[in-house]
Amino acid sequence: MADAPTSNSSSGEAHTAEAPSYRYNSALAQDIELRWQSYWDDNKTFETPNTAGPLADPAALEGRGEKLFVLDMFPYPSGSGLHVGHPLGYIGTDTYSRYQRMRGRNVLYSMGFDAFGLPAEQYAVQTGQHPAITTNENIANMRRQLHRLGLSHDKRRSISTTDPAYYKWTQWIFRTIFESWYDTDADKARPISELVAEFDSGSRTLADGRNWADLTPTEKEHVLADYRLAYVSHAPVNWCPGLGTVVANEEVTADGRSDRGNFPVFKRNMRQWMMRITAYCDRLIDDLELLDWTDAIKAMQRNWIGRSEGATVHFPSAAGPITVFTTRPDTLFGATFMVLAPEHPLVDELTTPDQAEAVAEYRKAAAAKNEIDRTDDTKAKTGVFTGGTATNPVTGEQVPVWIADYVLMGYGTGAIMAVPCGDQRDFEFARKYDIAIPAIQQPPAEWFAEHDIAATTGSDTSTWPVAYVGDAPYVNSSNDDGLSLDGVVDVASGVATTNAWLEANGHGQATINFKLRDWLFSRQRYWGEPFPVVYDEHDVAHVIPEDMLPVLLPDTDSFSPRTFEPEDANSDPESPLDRLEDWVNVTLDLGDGPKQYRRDTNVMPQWAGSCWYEMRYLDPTNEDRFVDPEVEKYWMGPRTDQRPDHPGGVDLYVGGVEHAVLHLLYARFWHKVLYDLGHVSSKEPYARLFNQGYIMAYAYRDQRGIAVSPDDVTERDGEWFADDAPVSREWGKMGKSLKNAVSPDEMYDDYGADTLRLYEMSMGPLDQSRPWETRDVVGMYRFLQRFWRTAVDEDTGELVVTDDAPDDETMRLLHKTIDAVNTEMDNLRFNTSIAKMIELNNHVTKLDAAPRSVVESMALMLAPLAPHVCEELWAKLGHDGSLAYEPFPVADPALLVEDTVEYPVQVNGKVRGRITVSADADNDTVEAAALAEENVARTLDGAAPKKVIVVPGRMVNIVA
RNA sequence: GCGCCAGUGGCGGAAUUGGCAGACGCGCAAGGUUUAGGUCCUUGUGUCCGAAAGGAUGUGUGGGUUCAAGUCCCACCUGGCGCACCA
Repeated sequence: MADAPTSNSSSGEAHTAEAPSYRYNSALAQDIELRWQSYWDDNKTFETPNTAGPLADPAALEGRGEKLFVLDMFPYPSGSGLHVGHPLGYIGTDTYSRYQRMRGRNVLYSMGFDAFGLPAEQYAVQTGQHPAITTNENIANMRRQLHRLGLSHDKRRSISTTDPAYYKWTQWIFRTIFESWYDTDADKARPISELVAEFDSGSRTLADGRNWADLTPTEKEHVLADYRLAYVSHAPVNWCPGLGTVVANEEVTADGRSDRGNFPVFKRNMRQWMMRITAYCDRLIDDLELLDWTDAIKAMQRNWIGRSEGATVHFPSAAGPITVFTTRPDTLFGATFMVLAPEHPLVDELTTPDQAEAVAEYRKAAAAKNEIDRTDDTKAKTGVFTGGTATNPVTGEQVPVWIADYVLMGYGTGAIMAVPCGDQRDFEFARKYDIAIPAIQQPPAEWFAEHDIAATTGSDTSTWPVAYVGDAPYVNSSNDDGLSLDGVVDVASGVATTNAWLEANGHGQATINFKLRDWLFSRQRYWGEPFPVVYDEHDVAHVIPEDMLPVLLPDTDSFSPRTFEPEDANSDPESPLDRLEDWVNVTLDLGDGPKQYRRDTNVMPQWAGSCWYEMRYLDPTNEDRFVDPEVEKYWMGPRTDQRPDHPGGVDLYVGGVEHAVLHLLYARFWHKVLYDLGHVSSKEPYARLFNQGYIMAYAYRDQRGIAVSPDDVTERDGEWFADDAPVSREWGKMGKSLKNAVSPDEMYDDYGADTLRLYEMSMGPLDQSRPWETRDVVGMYRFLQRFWRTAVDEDTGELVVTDDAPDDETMRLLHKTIDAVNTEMDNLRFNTSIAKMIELNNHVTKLDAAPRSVVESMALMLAPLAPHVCEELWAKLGHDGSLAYEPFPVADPALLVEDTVEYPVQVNGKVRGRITVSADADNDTVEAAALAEENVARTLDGAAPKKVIVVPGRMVNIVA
């Protein structure tokens, strides 16, 4: 072990004449911090050994305990650098990692960069500089800023998604996904070669009745494309002319605009790459049960996947059967009309000549409406009758078929059956267009009373003001073909009975419907991973063989994508790679001799690189695999020793809630494919997810609405002014646009990194958003100053601790603090952990001299939070080397037990006095002492208590 | 509309199982150090009454359970987040 770095302190220079030379101030803090950061680097303090491969180090592993994989959501290396809001989560994970190392865990903790994507490309377009250059500069700057914070990363494991050595494996995983299919019988992904073998052997036949053996190779490829988990589709996609690319459903906001740039998005049929994430709908929902995530995030994922159970029902019509999805097949007897989306393919055939004009007009109007108007549910429902009818399969009656824009082509089948008596929307629609509303449930008397109408029975609903939504016995719900629900109350059995009948009679079947669509995976951009795909002369896609990866992103000056007028829905995407003829046209030998191919010119979406990055930290230099299976198993394998259904994955993953349905859903999907194919041992990538809050800050705008720096704002009588002009105040996430960003560099200069770290951790619980107040930072600065002063003479820099044993009270407080800090740190409650240590320190400052043992314990306990100053004190206390692997203090249970206990004594719930009794006093003794207490006796005024409750160790309550 | 979360001093926030509300920090006040300011140190600080002792009151609102409620139950109000004409 190397010696601790010695001080080359020039800290005195920056002080004013009167200030002591060795006071803990910003200059001294900076000196300490820079020295220890170099020490950690030079001594490879935070390098973590693997069990196998290049990073294996059996000797180092010997000294470490159980593994722990702590992960931050890796950042996008933006050009503007960090502000103090960014590292909140990183400080939390660093503190936790340092704490767990001291608890003996072998902690893997590193940081990479998610560097492909739109902002780098847009910045490059603005400056004319290649995105690779700006990206590398930004990464270097962010590395510097993070390093200055003292984060204990294993830097050997850092990756960038833009590095060809990394994206080689992103392409490899794409290739693997392309070369696999979902076997619904086995309920897992399997290699496509096994599907081909089943077709070849005849054990599996084609659904359309063709004979596999008779197909041409191209026809076979088309069949396989319908099975592959990555496939080219011609379906409607989200085209964003303003960005010049298509985007995924998850990247479109509720008002139909792009997540990035806020441009309009249009539904267009285009040929694009898709990922068959829908094959995993059930598992993505079911396996949420195995995860230690918040209910909020789980709910968001469930909601996004949108599983609903119901039935598909076929309504025969002149244009063929109209299929609807319903969650309430039990209400079929009340279905008196149908509504199709205006774009529904059967509309033309159903429309009668006399309705043709009205239908055409309505469809035109609907097409012209943007998503906002179309989905504005405050507006009255409109619709047009097609003139056509369909047959309700349970009643046999002809029901009119309408079109209305509140029915969406993108959900279910794009057609609904309307049950006006039981659905408020259908009820309003039926009333407006004079369609029959027969009752199929008998509402209870209270419902009629509530709406102030006379109770009705039978099918009459003429007096009903609204639909009846609720459970009630079915009425008028029988037919002559053996289906009867009349009298049944239970919805579940009504649904089951109806489903069975539908299935038996060929009218439909029980169905589970999902909101989730397949993942649109291609983008018409430059700065992303190229697809490892070429097309032959028949336009059949071939993946590039493994040994020919990576497909390098070609260098070019022409990286600017073609963008369009944001409203130009008819424009066509044009990838920058299209222009590179020399690159696009290529001669390759894919196993059947050299042939001409055309490269795919799309790139992958930003999310691709983040779908598996945590695994590359495990084995960053492996050239043969994306991760060595043994190494993956060590770090991410299921911890069945903890609980039998543990899914494996990262032990603690910290990041913002904004990735709830994007990154976290995509990464789970990829991970499950890799699991199915046997490439990883873990079912899930992230066993425990913790969502940190955001740092918020006030922002000010002048009367023109332009953001004003908070530094220029003064407050008078609850109003805010900048240069005597009134400004308005708002509340928002810290950032550049609101001019309310505070740079960590400012904090390093004024207080040092340890103070910044402590302040951010003390502001409140890690999962809560909190306001930044620069003026509050000084509190933690003063704490570190006081702590420093307990151990070090401010004038001489000499250690001033006493070797005398601490007094009893100090010992008890120390061990109480140790006990509490352990618990708080285990649960990521750094704010309360800091409070306990401040209490202990405040006690120690009142002593004549600080006992060495107390200062040592304090230095160790505080080290995860404020590592630099604690390392310095540890060295001053005479220890060699770093304290990073010193055992974290453990409380002596004997010192946690008090000899005497102070009881508050309540009379009728109000505290009237206190008694101190021996800790082992029985209840009668405590009761007697309580009744004897002076103020209690006075309050009771001689009256005999009705009841005395003694809560052992807690309190006494006397009921008078 | 549906789902999730949260409301505690001037501010950020503490308070395992119901058991002394306001830990810790900021701010503020008074005092000390200092030529002064700043720094640093000490003490005080929920609100109301009171010189004090002490008393009353107090965790968004209204009810309830309990010897005892910030904590549990019911209804409501406010704010935040997510989804949203989802059939």
